[in-house]
Amino acid sequence: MKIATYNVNSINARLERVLEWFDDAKPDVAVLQEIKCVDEKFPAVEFEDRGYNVAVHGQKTYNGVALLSKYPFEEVNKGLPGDDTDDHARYIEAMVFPKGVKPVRIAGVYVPNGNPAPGPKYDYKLKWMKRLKRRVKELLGFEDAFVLAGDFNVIPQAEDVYDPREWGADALYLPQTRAAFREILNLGLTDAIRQIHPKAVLYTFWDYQRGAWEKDHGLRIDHLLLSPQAADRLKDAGVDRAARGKEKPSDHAPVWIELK
DNA sequence: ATGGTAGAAGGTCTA
Repeated sequence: MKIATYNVNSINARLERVLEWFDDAKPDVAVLQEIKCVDEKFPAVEFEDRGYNVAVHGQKTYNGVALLSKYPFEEVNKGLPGDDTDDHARYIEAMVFPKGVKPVRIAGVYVPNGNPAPGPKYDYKLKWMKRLKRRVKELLGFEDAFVLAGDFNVIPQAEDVYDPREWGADALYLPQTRAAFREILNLGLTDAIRQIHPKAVLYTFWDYQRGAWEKDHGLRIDHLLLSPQAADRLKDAGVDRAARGKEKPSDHAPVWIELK
């Protein structure tokens, strides 16, 4: 089964591009970030017509995540637990039941950007990542195949950015940010892209500004992290870089894995 | 040091 993550930067502004990618890549399950609309404005019919079940955790103007699956799912949770005052729509989770193989739990995340750092937005990012760690710990306790996928707004290593010197003070690359990401990984998750492509330069985001795409000034910030039970089933992983080169693209490319 | 682009809004804010 194929599982993908795609930060679409507005599902309605991007609908044609996104549907084109779905028709081409045919993911069984996908999590989307930055849909930038409330639930009622999500174009569910277009996905239902293609055989997807749809769960949306939307928000006006900012953020917003969705989970689409050709297989039935249950136990949908919207919103990251651990802070009742946090009203950002950045987390969605469900248990997916594929035909013929064991179920897979999928969580879709849109981790706060955190810039400018230091400051309140950076504090929010670090707190949010701590809460995510707690949730992941709980989910790993169930010992099922679990995929944590999304836009983490974290550049894990120097090789994941075109020029680490230019990103030294950025919230996506600060040592504290990478440490928080490592803490989550070190609970026992596997970075799928690095498992399949240990050395490759594989960016997933190119800024709209400063000709970043043309110069290949990219970052690897969209990730699929696997529980041991999911990692055992990993067959392949990749980035659909071509999506970023089309007309009116998202600034992110889709990232996908293939599981047994 | 600044501003460059994009999207939702119809204010600037976020990225």
